[in-house]
Amino acid sequence: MSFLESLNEPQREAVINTDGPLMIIAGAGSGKTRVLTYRIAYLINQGVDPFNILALTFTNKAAREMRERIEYLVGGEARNLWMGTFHSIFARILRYEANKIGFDSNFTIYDTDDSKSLLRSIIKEKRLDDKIYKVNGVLARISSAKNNLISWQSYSANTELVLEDEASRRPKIADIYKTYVQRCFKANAMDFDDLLFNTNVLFRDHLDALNKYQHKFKYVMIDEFQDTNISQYAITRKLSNLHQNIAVVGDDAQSIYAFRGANIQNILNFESDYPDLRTIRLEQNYRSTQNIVNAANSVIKNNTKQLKKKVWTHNILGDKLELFKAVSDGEEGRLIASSIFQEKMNHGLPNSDFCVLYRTNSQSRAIEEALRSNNIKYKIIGGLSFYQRKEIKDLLAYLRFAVNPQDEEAFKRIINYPKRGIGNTSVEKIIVAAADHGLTLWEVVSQAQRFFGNGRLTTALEGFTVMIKSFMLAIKNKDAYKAASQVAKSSGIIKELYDDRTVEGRVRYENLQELLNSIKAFVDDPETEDKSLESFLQEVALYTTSDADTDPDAVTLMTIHMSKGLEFSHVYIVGIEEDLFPSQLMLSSREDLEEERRLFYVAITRAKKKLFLSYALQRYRFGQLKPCEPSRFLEEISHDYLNTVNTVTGSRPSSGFRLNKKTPVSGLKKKSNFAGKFNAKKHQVSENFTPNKPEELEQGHRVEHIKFGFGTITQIDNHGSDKRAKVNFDNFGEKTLILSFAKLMIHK
DNA sequence: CTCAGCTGTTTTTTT
DNA sequence: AACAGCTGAG
Repeated sequence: MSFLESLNEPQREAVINTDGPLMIIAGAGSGKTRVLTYRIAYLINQGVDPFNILALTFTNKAAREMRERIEYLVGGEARNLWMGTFHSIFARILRYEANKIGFDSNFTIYDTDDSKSLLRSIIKEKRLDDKIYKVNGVLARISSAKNNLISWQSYSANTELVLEDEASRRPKIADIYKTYVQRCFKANAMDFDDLLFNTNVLFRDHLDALNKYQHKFKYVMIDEFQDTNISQYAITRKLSNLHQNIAVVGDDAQSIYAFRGANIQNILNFESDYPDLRTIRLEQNYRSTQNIVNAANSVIKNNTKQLKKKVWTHNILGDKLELFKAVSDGEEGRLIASSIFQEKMNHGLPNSDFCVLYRTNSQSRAIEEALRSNNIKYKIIGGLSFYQRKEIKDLLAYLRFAVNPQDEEAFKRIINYPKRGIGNTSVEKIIVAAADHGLTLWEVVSQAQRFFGNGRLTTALEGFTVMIKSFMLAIKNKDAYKAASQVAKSSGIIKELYDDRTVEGRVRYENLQELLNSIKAFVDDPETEDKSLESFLQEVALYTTSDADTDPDAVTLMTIHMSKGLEFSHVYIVGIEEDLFPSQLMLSSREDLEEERRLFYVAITRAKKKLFLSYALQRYRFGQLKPCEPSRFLEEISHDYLNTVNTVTGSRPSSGFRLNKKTPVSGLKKKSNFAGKFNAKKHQVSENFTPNKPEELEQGHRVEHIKFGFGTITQIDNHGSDKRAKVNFDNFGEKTLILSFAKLMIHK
């Protein structure tokens, strides 16, 4: 096979040793993906049926890319591979086998929002204090239990866990866990963790099913093995038990998902689970310059828990790393923007060679602003995904509900959207009735008269029922696109958004159209076998990041977590400050600190040619400008590889501020609630101006504000129930005003 | 029932 | 700063 010739010795070993357990320790930049793809291609060339190969990755993107590369090597056969994320592959298996564990095959997958919303209801129903039982905390607790294969039964029987909960004054968590599981079951729904947990249940209780898949998957491969959790590991261990052909690829130094249950012990202990394990180390780095590789090594060597490995490179020495010190986050952005500009000019590089990495998504803002004012194109990877937008989730909820009318979370979302006179009180009634009679919400709603007699509520519910039934019919008889279009139209969502003439309304409307387009694309795609709406929903439930609009010539902005597996010629790591990176939330234990360091290691090793680091002396955090200390990690980089660049000081960032009762505005009455009562004369505003409702204001309007005088609206945004206008005042510069508090007069 | 206004919380990271 | 849930007036 000619493609093997391009590999070095250990790489080639990793490819052709197909039988028996194998662990490939792949250092950063050592060609890990290449080895994995070649290995699969090699297997296929050896006559192994792609149907018998299972390859698990962590992201949809990784799976897609790998599939493309394999297809390039072996052709269309690659399509039949079982390759995907843990979640998508096991969701697929669970669909087939759902009945065995008491679910319907059209079960819904709850995303994190759904899980939280359900927990919120449960906490409320149990009359627990939501200040103590914080949804995030409870969910984290349940999630970690599931990831460690602890059922609610064993949770409540586990003294250690129960004592922990009592210590944190949350003794009812076990109880909530139980109710949560039961409610999901009743809703015919699984959350992300359930997809793994229930697969374990399936294989534990149904040996016939296990047997079937054990025989099917003659070769099992796991990418990013250092990021697997106990639950994932247990599944793959079982699956590969018959043939023992399991190959895991990973790098303990890049394990950065402990917060999500990843267990670095999986990779550290793999040897003891498979006594006749063969281990291959890929240590030659093909990606980065010596300076970058050395700097990365000098950082990671401070960790105590790691496998023995020495990453080295034959590449050139390269430039030293550069460290920028900025006065503020705003200046940090400007420094980076001008550095990118310079590098581009000096070396004639495209935007796509550059990448800015940060610890938290919120840091992107300052960078964005600077890049925008320097006219540098950029794109943000991650953040709020397309599928998390409200308008998208609303339509999907309708579709979900019509497919699985037991879906409680979808029900709550759509029952009164668009408004049809079924408010919170009515919803409560429905929930109570369902609980009292042991019925699902849908069963209650579709027999409204029986439960609520004749009245306004029953009429409204009957209308709702008729509509949903027509959707069910449409879904059964039409393809996904036609069904979804009908739902969007008849449900009134389209009209609702279309009638919203604000800028955001337009965007939402377009997003909805885009969703419909993507359903159409799904239907039209010849590779889609099952064109039903069910099948589309299944795909979509596990989409997270929208890698739809990938501008090929833009600077990439993303969190370090998102960057794993990627590489860029020039990388900027920003915000390397104590409490931010390492994050203050991680500093409670030593292991957490080590994970932060691995994160830093991951960030450094993304760079091929040049690496820039930066920290700010003060930064807006938590709404306030706070002083910052440079991160302890910076000292771990030997000065042999690092240059400190002193920079000029810039101006402080400006911020908007909130006008409310606490910040009285001259000329206004104390009471802030004056919406609709505002009187221009009374407030001595010149007669040329008339007060306007916030929604009548538009970007570009010339306005007057009592305190700041004249200005021009540069931007209008919605923030929760607040509407805010950025106004450039002639005398005061740019201010952000909350329109419900600070009425602006529009010039007529 | 509905909405604007108000209050309190939050920031890690993602399938 | 940004967001989301809650409350009370209409």
